[in-house]
Amino acid sequence: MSTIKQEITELVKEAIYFAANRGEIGNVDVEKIYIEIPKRKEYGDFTTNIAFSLAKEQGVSPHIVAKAIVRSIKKNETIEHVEVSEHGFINFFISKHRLYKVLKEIMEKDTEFGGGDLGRGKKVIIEFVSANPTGPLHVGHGRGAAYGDTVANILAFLGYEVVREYYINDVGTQIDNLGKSVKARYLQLLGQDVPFQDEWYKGEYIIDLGNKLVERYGNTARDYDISFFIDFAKLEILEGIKQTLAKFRVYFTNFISEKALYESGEVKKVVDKLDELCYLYKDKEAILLKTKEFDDEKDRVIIRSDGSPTYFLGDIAYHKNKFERSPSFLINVLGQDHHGYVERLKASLSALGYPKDSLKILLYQLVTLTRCGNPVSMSTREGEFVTLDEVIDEVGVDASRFFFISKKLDTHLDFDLELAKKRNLDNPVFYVQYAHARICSILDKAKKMGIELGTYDSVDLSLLRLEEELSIIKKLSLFPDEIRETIYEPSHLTLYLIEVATRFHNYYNHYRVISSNLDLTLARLTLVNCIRIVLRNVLKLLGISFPEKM
RNA sequence: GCGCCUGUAGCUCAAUGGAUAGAGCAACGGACUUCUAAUCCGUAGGUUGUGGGUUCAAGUCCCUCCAGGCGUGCCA
Repeated sequence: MSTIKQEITELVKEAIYFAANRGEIGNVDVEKIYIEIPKRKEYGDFTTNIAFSLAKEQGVSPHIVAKAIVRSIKKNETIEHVEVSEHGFINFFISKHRLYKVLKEIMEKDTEFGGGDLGRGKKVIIEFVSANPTGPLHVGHGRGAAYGDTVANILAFLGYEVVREYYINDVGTQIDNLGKSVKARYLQLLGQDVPFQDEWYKGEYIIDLGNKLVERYGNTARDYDISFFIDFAKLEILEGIKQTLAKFRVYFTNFISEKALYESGEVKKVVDKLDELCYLYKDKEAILLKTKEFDDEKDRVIIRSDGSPTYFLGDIAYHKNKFERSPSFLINVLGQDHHGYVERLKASLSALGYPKDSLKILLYQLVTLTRCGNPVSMSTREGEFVTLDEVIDEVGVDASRFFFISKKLDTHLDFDLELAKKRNLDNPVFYVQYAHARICSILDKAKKMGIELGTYDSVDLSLLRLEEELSIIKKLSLFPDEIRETIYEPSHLTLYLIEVATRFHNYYNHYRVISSNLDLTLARLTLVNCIRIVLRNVLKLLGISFPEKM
């Protein structure tokens, strides 16, 4: 079932086609049609500026073109009225009858309303968070987690087969430093005087790990190899990360270990393959990949002069691994601080023969944490940071997730701990949840009074004639369009939620749903129930709870 | 130096190149004998960082400059 917006788009396309056939306007590319919601209600429910672009191409006035198009529009039950503005906009007014059908669709589809089969038969592997297991997650990771999880939810809702993946960088310099840091702390706790190097991890959690080792092994581990400490620390930290993610309602299908890619020989295979393709060369004992041939600004080292591989090499192998699982496309959610890395990664995949555009990289701008406007530091290595865990405990999962998602990806996000705890429209999650709870309360009261929600056919929806009621239905009807248009920018969904909630709260304060007029009560109960369904469906996608009582 | 992102009301943010740039917060004034006042209604608040350009139309696209963030490793 198509949405009203889709119907109108089709009608306009047809009309242009007919008008062109009759020679009233020239031939045009009908794919360019864009239907939008006008800012002012006197301009109708939907509008299009298509006449302007056509007029330009054909040297006629927009008004004349618009008139010609309108003459060719097939009248049907959806459209109450079409008019051409003096400038040349074509404005559509939707019939009440069609709006009532929206309510029917919402009731029938319920939890599925807004979803669809856009992605049927398509598989997507989405990688997000992928924080190094060298310390707990911090606030910045929270944005990637909330965003990646939401996008994954949306894609799944639209019918894609979604694989959620976390890539663990568990080899290399940083992880070695982690092992050394933990060993040093452990030995210090045993009373040894061990120097602590500057590039090591200084966080409190390293000492905690040292303490755990003392508890578990006493002093028997003091001569163990560094790899023992690496494995121990890695597992402990990773376990902590998984717990934080679970608390944040973020789950992964797979955790892929970089180390495992080495052990399975996949990394070596990639090197051989690249060598075979003649994209490798030696420079001062180091081995470089000719990424420059694929639009990178220079070639990149994949194996250092000392024979150790770079992180980049593991990543190439990992992406090859992903492609070999035959996805329709890949998504990587990365912090903006990794953007310098995008070109070389894409270049390496081109070298392997994978199409460049089958990897979609979504960069989010960095997060700064503040309290009452004062910055809070966030360096993992220096150990001065607030963990995501602490933030969740302080402000709650719902408020945190909403906050992370509510800003556009490419804007810097200032996460203010005090602001996130406020319970007003500065922090709209409660506002939206409150609307949901209020509706549940109404439905509950009706039920206790013995009034059951009727089916579509048994309720006289034509009693919903108020401007406010019709405006709400129009807004609800846009949800399926909204979600398809903003898959990768879910901040729009938070705005949508607020708009729906605002309309509801306003309505609630001016009119009573349950009254002595049973028919009207049934009609209004149907309306608020549909609002509830839409609010719930969106909140679910955002990983936010929808309480029945507050 | 070069590259990416951002700059809109006092604050946080909206506005696929469209019609008179919108919300909330804060401020001020109102609304609970009613289905939840975590709500609602009203008032006030703007040279869209700067200067040019593109066009029927620019907050939006292009260029200059200013300010902030990030990147530019044989770090990850």
